[in-house]
Amino acid sequence: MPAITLPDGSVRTFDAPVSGTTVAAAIGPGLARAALAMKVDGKLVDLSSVIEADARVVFVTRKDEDALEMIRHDCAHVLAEAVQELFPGTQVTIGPSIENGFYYDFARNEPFTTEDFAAIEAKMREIVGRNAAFERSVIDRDEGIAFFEAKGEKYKAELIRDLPGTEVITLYRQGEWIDLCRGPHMRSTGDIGTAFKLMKVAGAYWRGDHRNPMLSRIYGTAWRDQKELDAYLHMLEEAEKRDHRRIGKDMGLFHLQEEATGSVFWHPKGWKLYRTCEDYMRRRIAGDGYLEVKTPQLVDRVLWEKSGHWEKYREHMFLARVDEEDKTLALKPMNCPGAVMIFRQGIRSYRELPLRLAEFGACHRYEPSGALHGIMRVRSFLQDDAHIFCTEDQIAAETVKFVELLSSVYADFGFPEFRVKFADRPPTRAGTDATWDKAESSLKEACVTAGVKYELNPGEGAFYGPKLEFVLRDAIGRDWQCGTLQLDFVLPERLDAEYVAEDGSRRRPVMLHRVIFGSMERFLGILIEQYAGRFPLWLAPVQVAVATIVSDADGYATEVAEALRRAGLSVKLDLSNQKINAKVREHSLQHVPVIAVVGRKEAEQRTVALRRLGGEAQELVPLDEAVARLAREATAPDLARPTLVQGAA
RNA sequence: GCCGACGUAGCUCAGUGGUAGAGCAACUGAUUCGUAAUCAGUAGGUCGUCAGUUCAAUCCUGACCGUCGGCACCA
Repeated sequence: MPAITLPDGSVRTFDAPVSGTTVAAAIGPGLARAALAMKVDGKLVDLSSVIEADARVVFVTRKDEDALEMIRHDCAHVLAEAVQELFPGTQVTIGPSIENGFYYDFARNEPFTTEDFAAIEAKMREIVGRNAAFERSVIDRDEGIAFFEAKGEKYKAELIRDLPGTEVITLYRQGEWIDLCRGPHMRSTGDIGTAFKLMKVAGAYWRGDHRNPMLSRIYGTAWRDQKELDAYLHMLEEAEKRDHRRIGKDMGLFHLQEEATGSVFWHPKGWKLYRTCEDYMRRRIAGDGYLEVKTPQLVDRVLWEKSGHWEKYREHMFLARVDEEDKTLALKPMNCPGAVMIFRQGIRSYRELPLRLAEFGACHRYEPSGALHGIMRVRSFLQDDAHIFCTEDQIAAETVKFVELLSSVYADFGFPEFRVKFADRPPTRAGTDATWDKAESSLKEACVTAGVKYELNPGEGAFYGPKLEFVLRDAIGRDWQCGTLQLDFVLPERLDAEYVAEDGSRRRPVMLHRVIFGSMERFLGILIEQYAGRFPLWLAPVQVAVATIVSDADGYATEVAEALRRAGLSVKLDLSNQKINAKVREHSLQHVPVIAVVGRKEAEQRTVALRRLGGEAQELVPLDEAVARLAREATAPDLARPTLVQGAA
């Protein structure tokens, strides 16, 4: 006698166990048509599931977020059926729903290409049109294995073999096609609708392990209706326009070329942006008590052997040999050993701790060719690195201080939101389990103190310690780790760093590795995409374009440009023999934030006509006032903030 | 590194087994025109690199390099 409680609080009682389909029909024909699945006591299940006992039931219709995920999952099944109909002999593996869509991994001798898409999509539409019901059935473990092996589906058989013995093994049938699946699904293939599209093909390792065979993955996107699909596709197009590689080229910020794979050639405008960010960071860390140092680029392998990098990361290091000397040097892949070498000079006292040694350190890492991506992932980059040597007692306070600094920096660059991940001990690591226990718990406590909310990223810590990862998102939704804070009890031990404690004993300091931008290259890539090249005035590589209307104004325009430059602004003087329309267009396309137009009238009145990027309005301003105002507006946000001292005065 | 696609002028792209074109940009000249493209002319490419097939290769084949989309990797 199940009593079913609906979201509005009403209760319906049935004489015997009932399916969701029956319940929906009992409530009304509208719901019967709209219900795709249901949540029974919060658990999403097939509409045809039978409710045995009292339960709270929520019906899922097309409007619900859960429906979207089911559309995508069902769509993956239809994709698999279509592929197997069209390409007999192809084995199916797994096909989940993902953000914005779904994929399915197939095992086939010949990988798919985008040229196959038209036929596959047509077949998918045909299958959706058949509107075959999704039918769930439970199968015995051994039968299931035998069933899939008989069909030549060895991947599916392997999946069942690896399921825990307690797991109920379910199959879903749609028409003649059957897949191993946990479910749930909607009522029938027709519920998917037609707002789907195959997007790309890719290789992917079976079970995500590079030692396994490579499968052919087909990605698709699926939505509730055509309007949503169109909006998504349009969003992707827009996002492509923000791509830092596109903007970097169009604005002349940087380039990459074959002879220096993975290294950036920064052009004047790009380098201006780079330096603006670097200068900003120098001020911020100086304000937080960091001392800047610089350590050698080329270091003997002996040091890397001591630090443990040689053993674990040699294949990622660029080596340098000199014929005259029997030595192997390595370009530093990171700055930490250098920082420890500085710490080790002389005898350190507990009174010096925490000692915050910062370095804008150029690092080189031989990244796998397939990992390279524009300026986001390169082989030569600059870290805004720092190493904080402190006592265990100081970890929490330093973490809090760091998170505050990082949050403030990200906010200044237009990233008020960011994600934090806590990465704990990796499979290959240095240090004892006891050390790791201590390090992980210290960092977690520090997070509590700092009020940092994180998600767990298991097994992704550095080899010497756990880390916090601060993640920013690019234009197309890809996540990139930028900032990080890493707790390290290992390197001080390996490289023998110590200080004299209050009681005269020698102690090991704890080392905190931390970056905020992470890599300048990556951060700038994200920054470019964040603003789509339309930087706020303080960041813009060219801040003002002074453009003349007639050549009679050339002299005055030159004067204007000089005045602005004296005020510290980056100015492009455009005396070219073009119409003002063309000049406005050109500088607008270059995303120059302010165009100062100068004609006869301005020259006579000693004014400028200011036009802001993206606006059409012009503002006639006396030259002196324009210079003062723009200089003030172009002040970096950290310098524009009143300091405590000024506030007190 | 693995799977797939791609590589033609500075940029965006077209094209063909008989050694290449367009638009924009560049350069020259004319134009001095008040807020998103003034007109005309000129110049510019061993078609990613190296082999092979062919009477003949930018086009076909192979290797390599690079780029792109994923996967794996990311100290």
